[in-house]
Amino acid sequence: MKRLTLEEIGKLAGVSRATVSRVINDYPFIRPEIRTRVQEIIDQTGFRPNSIPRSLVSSRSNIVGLIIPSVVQKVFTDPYFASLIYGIAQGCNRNNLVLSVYLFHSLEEKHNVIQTIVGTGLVDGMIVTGDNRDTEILDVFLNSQIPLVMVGEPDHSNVSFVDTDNYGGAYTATKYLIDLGFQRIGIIATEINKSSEDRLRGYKQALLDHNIAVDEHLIAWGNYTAESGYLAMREILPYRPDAMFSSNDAMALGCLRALREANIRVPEDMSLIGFDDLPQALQAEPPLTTIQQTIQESGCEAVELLLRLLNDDGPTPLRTILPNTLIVRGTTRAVQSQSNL
Amino acid sequence: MKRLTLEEIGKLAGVSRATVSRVINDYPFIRPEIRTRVQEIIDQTGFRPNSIPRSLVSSRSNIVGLIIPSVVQKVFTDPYFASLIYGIAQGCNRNNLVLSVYLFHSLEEKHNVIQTIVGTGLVDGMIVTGDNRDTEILDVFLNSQIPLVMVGEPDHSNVSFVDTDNYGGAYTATKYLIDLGFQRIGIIATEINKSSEDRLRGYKQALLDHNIAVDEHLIAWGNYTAESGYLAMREILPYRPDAMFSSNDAMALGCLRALREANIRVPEDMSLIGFDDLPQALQAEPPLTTIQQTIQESGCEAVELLLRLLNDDGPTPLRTILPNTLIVRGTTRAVQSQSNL
DNA sequence: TTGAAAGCGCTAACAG
DNA sequence: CTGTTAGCGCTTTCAA
Repeated sequence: MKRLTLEEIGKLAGVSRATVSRVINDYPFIRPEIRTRVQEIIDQTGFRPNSIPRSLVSSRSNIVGLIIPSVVQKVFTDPYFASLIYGIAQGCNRNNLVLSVYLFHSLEEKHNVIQTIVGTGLVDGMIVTGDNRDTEILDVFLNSQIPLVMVGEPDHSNVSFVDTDNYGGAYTATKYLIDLGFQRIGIIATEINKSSEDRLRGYKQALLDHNIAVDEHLIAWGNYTAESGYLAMREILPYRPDAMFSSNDAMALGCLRALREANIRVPEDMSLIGFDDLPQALQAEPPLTTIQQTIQESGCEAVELLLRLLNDDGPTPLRTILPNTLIVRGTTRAVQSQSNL
Repeated sequence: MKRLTLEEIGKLAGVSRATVSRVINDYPFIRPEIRTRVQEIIDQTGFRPNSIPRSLVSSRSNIVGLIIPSVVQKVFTDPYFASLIYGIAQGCNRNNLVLSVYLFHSLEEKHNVIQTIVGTGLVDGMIVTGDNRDTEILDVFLNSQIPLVMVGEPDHSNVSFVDTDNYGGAYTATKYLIDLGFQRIGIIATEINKSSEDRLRGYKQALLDHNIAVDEHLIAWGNYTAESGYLAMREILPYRPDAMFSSNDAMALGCLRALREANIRVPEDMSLIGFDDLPQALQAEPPLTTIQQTIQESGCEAVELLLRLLNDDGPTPLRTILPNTLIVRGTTRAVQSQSNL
């Protein structure tokens, strides 16, 4: 049973293919009985118009592309991306869009795939996430006609993006630790992108606002992986922090491991707060206190922004900053008087 | 700068659009100087033919769809899918295919999306993974013209699929435990699909082949999540196994947690083998001995099978069983004579 | 309110 | 070897 066409449906209903097209596209001025008749045939046959010629004539494929340019290791390990894809898929489904995902295994492949994307014009728009400092990707798309939305604020202004309130979240986390009574609060920071800088800024500002000097020894650098968090924690340990804020959960999990190895109990000997609220945060031992980022919602929102870009209403670029909230679990507790030795 | 067309390239090169098309598609009988001239214009302008009309005329979109029908929880937590997508993307890139990913957030959405996929005929073929017993998906695609490849053997015969050697892997793992000197070897099994049944079969056969009776008390059931592994391990503990084979790594991680809570040391008091070799297996405490499945390769191979289906050479259905290997890490060790009390 | 016809950008016969 | 022409299945004028 081969695929039907408008023409054939028209024949079955005794109308022209134009009329069938109108019925499908909810064109208002059709005689009701004709509409009914055509609709019946459509329902009986389960007809759906082929999307390719539709795209050809409308120059809209209804396909949105998603690029995750992170290195292999990250995509494999970081469930952040799983949540994100999930949210983006949701946004697509709601808006009858198809999601095409582009992943690379080498720089050369990245280059080729990007060129193909812009060259063949299959997608209506792109969502890019991961390393927001990938200049090649940004350059190529900004110089193309393809609308772009980033997940995570890029350095480049003039780009539409959605991000969580990085500064605010970090500030909240740090302030919470301060309120718990801690004074030597360390941070596992990253320099990957603007978002991570904002988290560092939030941390510093919270300290400053509470008259705690920023101690560079209590700042260690990671790259968002659990492994890097582990290493960073070990670096910082000699400087005897009494609490830690990790710029993401994956690294916080690494911290937890480093602390376990060093026989430092959490939360008895050290409090720890993460950022993201991955599923793993809940499963950690003990469950991780963290800043809950609505990753899935970010994904949805990215699609919505893209859609607005495509229908170009309003000024561009578009920005959405989503709020986040502190989720208190098992890795934090107030300073105990007897532990002040 | 709007998108160029064949016609315009032709004008620039002083030839017809048909000739340009021929140059692009490597048609052999073109005068070399013409080919060169056209190619120069193409290179200068960076022209790439639009993929939509190409698809229209060739009735090949070069888009392959991927469905991951697992419940929310799984996709979020299980990096198996991340590895798999990564492999599938690799297969697509190699073959100049675009990967479109379909995820669902409700049964209704699943239904709608599936109908849209088959109805609009955008994709050339589908790869389906996750719960291989989803009859709706299988039914719909088997009754459509859309070629289908499953990742993981389905119950339904007559479907092409790629899978790891589940039986063999389980057999190897169990035999290894036996060779280590264990006699009361338990298993965390699942009933999700054929693959999991094969793993159970491999386990049983290894026992039988070494004259160890299968003890139903040492079989507990999970659903591939870490949480279910945790619960299953707790169920089995009273029956005092001395070693465990977990049907996947995620559940093995759950086992590890249950054992830690029960103050059972691994590997001193209990040996444990997983299945998959996820990145987390390496990071576990202690690093997990496991059956290494080349998940990424499975993804690649699924694409290759689909391609063969599309070019319909050879008989159908197509099957690929990929080998796997035991990776010995920190959760297994030989029975110590003094621990035999 | 509907049908006929043009055309989206490309490929593939078919002439020449 | 290359250009002309006819479509792929759909939407959208334009007439009627």
